[in-house]
Amino acid sequence: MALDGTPVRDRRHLQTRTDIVRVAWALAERDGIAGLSLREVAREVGMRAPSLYTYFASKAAIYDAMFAEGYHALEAHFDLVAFEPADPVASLTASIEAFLDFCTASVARFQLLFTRAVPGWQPSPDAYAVSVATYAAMTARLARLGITEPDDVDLLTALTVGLASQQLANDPGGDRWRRLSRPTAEMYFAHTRRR
Amino acid sequence: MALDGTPVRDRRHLQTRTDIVRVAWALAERDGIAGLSLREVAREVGMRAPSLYTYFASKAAIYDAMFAEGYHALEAHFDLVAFEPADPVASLTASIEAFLDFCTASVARFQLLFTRAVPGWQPSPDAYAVSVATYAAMTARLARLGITEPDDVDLLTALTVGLASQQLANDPGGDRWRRLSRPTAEMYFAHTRRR
DNA sequence: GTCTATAGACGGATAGAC
DNA sequence: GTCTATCCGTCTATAGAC
Repeated sequence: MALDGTPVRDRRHLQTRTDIVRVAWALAERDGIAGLSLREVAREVGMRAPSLYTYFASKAAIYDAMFAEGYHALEAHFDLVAFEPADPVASLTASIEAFLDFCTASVARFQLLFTRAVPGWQPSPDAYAVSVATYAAMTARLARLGITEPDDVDLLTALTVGLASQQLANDPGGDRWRRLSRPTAEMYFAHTRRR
Repeated sequence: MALDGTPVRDRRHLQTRTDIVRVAWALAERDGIAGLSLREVAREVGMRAPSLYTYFASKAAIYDAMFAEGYHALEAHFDLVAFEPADPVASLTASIEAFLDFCTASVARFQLLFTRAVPGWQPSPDAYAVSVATYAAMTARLARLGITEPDDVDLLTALTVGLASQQLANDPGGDRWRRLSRPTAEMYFAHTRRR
């Protein structure tokens, strides 16, 4: 037993799972999220394809692990954003910029988390629950800015996903849409205060 | 020769090309745009896979034809929108709704035209030119509403693509984001008149 | 213009030896 | 836990007969 009470065997098992997911992200980035190949993942990890099934029950289970990890990373990314209810437009601008940075950092992750780019796959209930929790954390933050209308929240998710989608599809590596973060925040905030 | 001066042979050739593209859309809708299989296209058309190469030089050429057709369809779809410069918010609302209807009518088409869902493929220069022409027609319409700032146009494309993306990914078949068309148009139009 | 045959890959997943 | 061997497919594309 290790100091934290975790048997060495289990820690190694978890470490290998982590390695597999890390390699999967790298290959998905290169070949597209839908083009992920278990044979290649195994080769990069240093094993043969059948051995992956010791760690994951199926390819879908690997996608589930990536999906959950992606949403955990998004929540952690948002936690770093300077958030001051006293200056909602600045807070929104920073949040939008943070979201765009998160998306442009990995096209594959954007596709997996926010689009239906993998034919035949959808997150398992457990993986989906992670995305719901992240969404809840986000709405809690927005509530601190006085944004509580569900329609307003939906509009903001559309705005941010749209900026990210256009940035990735039409100006990868550039900032043609990213630099619209502040005007977008101003437009959106004014809208939420319309009544 | 037919009445229009087109040799019968060429007309049949063009008709077969059209049939192939039509079948390709149907299969892409079922299997995802990236999951398109030439074998299945050929089977549905009533021929063997190698015979497709009489009509298209490659799979990429089929994607090009679909891409160009998709943008032509989008332009035709916009031409039907009631557009009255005297009522810009109504015109914008109708345009956004028309765009969302166009996107929800075919997930595969949305993916091909507005995302990078096909690993390794990008439109040929000829196909891309069609999308540029459609974009030009759209900006000309917006100019009639007094919307001329490039940044404002980029913001509108992000808004509409974002609404469509969220609608397709999180509420397929519903109207959770589509019904935000009017508030979105109001928000956006107010923004363009901010100075 | 269509076919068969085939090249030359690739895919996810399982059985069973060690 | 890892392997080899294999199942049973999949794919785009080409060669050459008819």
